[in-house]
Amino acid sequence: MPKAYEPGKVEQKWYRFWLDKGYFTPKVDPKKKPFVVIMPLPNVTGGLHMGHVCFLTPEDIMTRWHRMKGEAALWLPGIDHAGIAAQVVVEQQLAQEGTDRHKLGRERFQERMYKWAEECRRLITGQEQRIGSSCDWSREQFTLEAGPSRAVRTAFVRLYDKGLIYRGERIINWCPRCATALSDLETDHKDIAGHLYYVRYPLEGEKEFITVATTRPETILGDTAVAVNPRDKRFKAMVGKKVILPAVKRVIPIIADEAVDPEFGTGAVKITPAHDPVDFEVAQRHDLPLVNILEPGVTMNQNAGKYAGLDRFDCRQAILDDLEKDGLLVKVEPYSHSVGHCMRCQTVIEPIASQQWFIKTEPLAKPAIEAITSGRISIIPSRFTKVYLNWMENIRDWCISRQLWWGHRIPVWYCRGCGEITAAVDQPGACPKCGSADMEQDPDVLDTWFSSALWTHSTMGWPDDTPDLGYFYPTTVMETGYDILFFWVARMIMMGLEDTGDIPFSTVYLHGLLRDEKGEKMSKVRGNVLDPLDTIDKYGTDALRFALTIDISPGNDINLTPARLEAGRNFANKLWNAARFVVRSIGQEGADVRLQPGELTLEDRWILSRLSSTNASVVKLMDNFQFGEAQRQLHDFLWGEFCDWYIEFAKIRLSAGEKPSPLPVLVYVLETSLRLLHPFMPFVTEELWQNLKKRLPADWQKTESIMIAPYPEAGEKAIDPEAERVMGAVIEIIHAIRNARAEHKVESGRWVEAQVFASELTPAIAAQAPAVETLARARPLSFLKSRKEAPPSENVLALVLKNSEVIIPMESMVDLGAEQKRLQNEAEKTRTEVASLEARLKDKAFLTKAPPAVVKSERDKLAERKDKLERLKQQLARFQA
RNA sequence: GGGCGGUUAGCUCAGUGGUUAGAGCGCUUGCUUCACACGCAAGAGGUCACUGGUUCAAGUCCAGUACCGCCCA
Repeated sequence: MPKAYEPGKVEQKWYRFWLDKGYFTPKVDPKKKPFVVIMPLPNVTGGLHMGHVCFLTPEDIMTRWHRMKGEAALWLPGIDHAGIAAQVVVEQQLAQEGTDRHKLGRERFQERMYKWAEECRRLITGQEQRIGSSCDWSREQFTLEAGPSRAVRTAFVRLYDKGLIYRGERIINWCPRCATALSDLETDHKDIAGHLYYVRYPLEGEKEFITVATTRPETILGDTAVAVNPRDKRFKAMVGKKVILPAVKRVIPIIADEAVDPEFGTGAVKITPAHDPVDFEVAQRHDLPLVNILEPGVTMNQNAGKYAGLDRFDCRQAILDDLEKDGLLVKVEPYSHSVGHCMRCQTVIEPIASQQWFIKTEPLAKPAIEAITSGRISIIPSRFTKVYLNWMENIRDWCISRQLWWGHRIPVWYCRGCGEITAAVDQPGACPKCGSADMEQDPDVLDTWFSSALWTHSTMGWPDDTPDLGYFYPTTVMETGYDILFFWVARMIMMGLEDTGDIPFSTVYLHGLLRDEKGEKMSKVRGNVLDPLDTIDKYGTDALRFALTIDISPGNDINLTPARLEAGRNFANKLWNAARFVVRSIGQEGADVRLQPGELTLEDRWILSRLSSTNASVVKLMDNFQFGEAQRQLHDFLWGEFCDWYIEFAKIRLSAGEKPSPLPVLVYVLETSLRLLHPFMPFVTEELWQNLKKRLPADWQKTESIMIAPYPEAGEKAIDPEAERVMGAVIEIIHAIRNARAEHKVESGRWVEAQVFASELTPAIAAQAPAVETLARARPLSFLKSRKEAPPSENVLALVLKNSEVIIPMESMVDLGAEQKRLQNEAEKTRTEVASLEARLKDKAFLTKAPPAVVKSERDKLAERKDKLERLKQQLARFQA
């Protein structure tokens, strides 16, 4: 075995091995409990970034853990066509080539998209494999493939037939660059420092004006009314009159509507129903006409009169110039307001009244709310429950049509003969109404999230009643980032319930978002993404997974720094070397490494007890999705207890050739630990486990891989409080002697003499003399039968410990003043503790209300502290002489 | 405007009512100790943001305040 762990040399080998053995593919087996995670779909917009590793890691941990527990563990991977996001990427490529999709035409553009998607898919799959993802590639799906596509059409038609999908003219968010409608969720609102323009509208046939305030003066061209609040006394007389719209001289009414905020601007507002959602609703109530003034590319259309053909922002300036000239611009104030931007390309969106397809969400939201409030689905961390419910309870209809060329074509056909609209899963041969074959499919595609919403069941074969659907649905855990709680999780719950009548998963686990060193969210737009493969090349996959797991808690953001990655790499290497030590100790022949329960020394019983506690705790933590804490405990056990103490003790026994040999325990603890750790760090554990296995007796050889070995179960039997107590005292003695040596600058090679008194523990501790001697470099080491045996000499160091005392004759090395001060400080500290414990134990409330075990432990503690204080006083008394 | 989160060692963060609040990194000191310098040993470093409350017991639960961040409108 090499001196250091070299992840690059083993990772791909083991991944290939697992894959070839088919471990990732579970079988439908009614005797087994299924465990199912559906992977959040990476987009075909390029390769993976570190954000993806944030979900791959916990999902792999869960899947590997459940697989080792003997469950039929399915982790189902998928790839998303990512409609608008992917189309933007390819359009940028085309632009660089000096062409665009229109020049290419729809068909050739789609070919190009498919080619690009295929490239991304290969890239992404390769990356997921490098991360060690144990997902079932045989079930991998792409959203545009036949199965999921049919599910999309089926779901659409079912909703259409139930009247839950409708086509209508509504205000939608229009991205001029993408030339498509967007849903509300795809619009980012940003506060923009703009202006509030106060514009006079002359009253028809009068010399008076009414002044309105607007942030978008170009929309004057689309005004069809001026509105005031009905309770606003200032405008009472004006309601019902007419005004002449500046710039286009159209005559429009002044109306009264509750939606108007009297505090805003002058209290009178312009109503532009085709370009503002609130105005649209006002217009509906008052039966006002819609005047659309924009072309899809957001230049002004013929309704803009002389401004037709101008860009929206040029038009704004032109109108302002004209208003100024006509004396109608009263004043301009700086004004900060919220402006919608396209989430994908950051272009300022325009609200436009447009004919689009919508899902009526309220009937779907109802059961989705019930699924959460009833507890059938739980969200971790639970605080997101409120966020979910708040969104669901205020849900608005979902605009699902997109004017894109990349995605699921809307399964609706229009008859050119009679105008009949037909929604169908398969292309209809003829119009069901008039029989005409002259039918045209809707040119638009569906929002990508529509197909994602079906992902939990469309991947399993729905709408067919397949064995997979019957066995693996509902899935177990939906693990994803909290940023797509609405986009994806909420909609999956709605559509899962709608399509299958059952919840899509029982637990939602939300991880935090990755931040860079400045605390900013990592995103391609910001350009601060880390390439996971670069990181893996540098530190190893297990190190990366470690860094993204340890000290992470659900829902809280993650700060990934090189220091964390180094810690992961170092831990993998530490483990490597511990195993290297064990393997080397076994030797080539292969010693008998079977555990002999009858032949255990104190430290054996101690480490087995510690292993058992750690095991129990780790399992409990995993059950509660506390992966970070579970990994931390494994790390601390392996490094701080197994390596720092057990291996050090074992070295002494091995070099002395003592019986019983520590080898069986070394092997047992290491092997069990590797299995405990495997879900977190799959590669190094497999490599070490295989290495260890070769040197073990025949009955170990049946299991081919740690991946399919059983996850360790903690046994109560191994818990040994007595061994932990004695070892605790031994470790404390070693610590104390080492500390004294360092404080007093004893050369590291030099042996010091020491005497130990530990009252009733003395015999047990004395049995550990060789270890104490070696590890503390204390020789000769003697054990006193009573405290009185301690030499009265002043020239000794007396270390007063929890259950014991250590006396070190230090001859000329001791600074007596400093030693006295040290003892005084310690006595003071102990006195404070005694006082607080005594107070607590005098408190009747504590004695009656605290659990007996707590009271007992406080009593024990007090006795121990009092004893220690007494002993410190005795030591201090020596200085009085 | 409504909601949520954070505030713990120099930095980044764990800590799911019960010992003397932890880790990694950084810092100080000493080590080529035959698994590991990606290491070993010893140490320094804390008013758990602030105020009040609940409790036998609060970093942890409740209320409020301040600052930082996020989501929704």
